[in-house]
Amino acid sequence: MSGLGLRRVPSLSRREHVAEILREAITSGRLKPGDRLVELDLAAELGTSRAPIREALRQLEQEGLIASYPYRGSEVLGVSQDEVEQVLVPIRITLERFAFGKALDKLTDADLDALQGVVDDMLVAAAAGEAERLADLDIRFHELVIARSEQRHCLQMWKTIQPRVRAYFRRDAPAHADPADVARQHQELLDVLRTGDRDAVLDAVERHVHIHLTPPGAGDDVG
Amino acid sequence: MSGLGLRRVPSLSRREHVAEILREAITSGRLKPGDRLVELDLAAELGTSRAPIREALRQLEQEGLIASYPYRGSEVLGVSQDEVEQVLVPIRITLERFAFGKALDKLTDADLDALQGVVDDMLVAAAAGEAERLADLDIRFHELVIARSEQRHCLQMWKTIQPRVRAYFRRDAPAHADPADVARQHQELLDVLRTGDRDAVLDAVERHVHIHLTPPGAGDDVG
DNA sequence: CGACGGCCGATTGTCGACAGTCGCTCGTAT
DNA sequence: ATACGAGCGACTGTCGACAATCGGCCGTCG
Repeated sequence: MSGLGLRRVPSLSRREHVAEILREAITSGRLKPGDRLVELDLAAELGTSRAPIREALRQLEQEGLIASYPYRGSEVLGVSQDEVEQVLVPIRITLERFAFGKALDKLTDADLDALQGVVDDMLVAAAAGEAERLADLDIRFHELVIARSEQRHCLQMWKTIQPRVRAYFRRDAPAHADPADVARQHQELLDVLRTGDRDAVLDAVERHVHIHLTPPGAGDDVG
Repeated sequence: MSGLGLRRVPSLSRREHVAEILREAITSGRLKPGDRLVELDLAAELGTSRAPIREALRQLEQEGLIASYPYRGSEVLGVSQDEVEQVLVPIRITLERFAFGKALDKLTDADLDALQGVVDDMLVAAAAGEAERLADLDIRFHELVIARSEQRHCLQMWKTIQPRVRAYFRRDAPAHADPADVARQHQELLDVLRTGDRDAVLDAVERHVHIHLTPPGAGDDVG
């Protein structure tokens, strides 16, 4: 537990800061499954009292990143392959099919431009081999569309399961996808979005999210 | 905000108590969408300080029952039909298919007996017209199996989405199912569980959860 | 020598108080 | 009469301290 650090950013509550920092520490692997989280230590480390720490821990617990036991503290949890493939990704598909369907009518040209910008950045990141940045852009792309769906619950649930998926791929299933491919697949998805064909979009979303499960060595026979 | 009341039960944390009481108040409709939740009022009402209240509110927020706005408090949220049918129920299906599959190998005779006990109670409750009790037993049946799957995350996510489903059917879609039918469908599901046929179980689970969506007036042409 | 039971440090659960922020009201100027 | 802005009340965000609980240590007893 060193080098976490908390900077003052007035527009965001301490609780949200703490949650973000811990989330990043866990998904990046800096905090590993089994590591204990001691409230007082975290409070000292992040320069706050325990109250925001505790609320952040509750949130991470709901997100499945940690487990808490009464009077016995919290520990970082691992993510199993079964869980990702059979639960988290199918749920992501359910959520995104719904959200993309809802967002379809609401996406403005400005939104589509913004999405194109993200994809362009992905190409740059892919070319530069910046895997972390690529993953961030990946998340931003999906979150942007889901946000436009204006389905508050949907976005919230997506944010709830996404960290675990990210943690899994960052920690336990390293570098399974070709970066250039990731960028290209998002371009294709965006192109389908532009057509406005609802059935085609839902289908593309399903296939797109599913791709995350393709094993490392598999050939890319994308049309 | 009257008559909530908090009793001392030493084995459960205040936070969990508060969450449970508020969850019940919301799903029952005693607290309606749009109602504001003032921490100090709740604390006074429940006889605690604000700390456990706040942590409970964070949890209810994650469950999608309430929304909180920085410095502006929390309010009870409604649940839309779209959300239930296109998001929550499909997610329940995903979770339960996974959990029932995992639980299948682990269910002991004692577990099956316990499930049969629940179903028997459902028949009694159905005959007596006790809808609330029937719904509680319904939840207990599913939760029992999911708990046996020993998939911590799965159980937790189920508990996260279940309150909203319950809130929807209690508040917004009253009495849509024949009580006797509910009991009978659980008996059928349990019978399939007893066979141990994995594919049959997964199929039965999917159909079983889906039934919740059958519109009120629909005929029951179950074989 | 091993099992039992009461202390003790470490850590969480809870509390009451203070600080910060928001929306509204009310006075003021135009 | 209306638009504007300072002041105010209500509430949330945060803090430091106290109480409760857990797990392990250590002495005692069989």
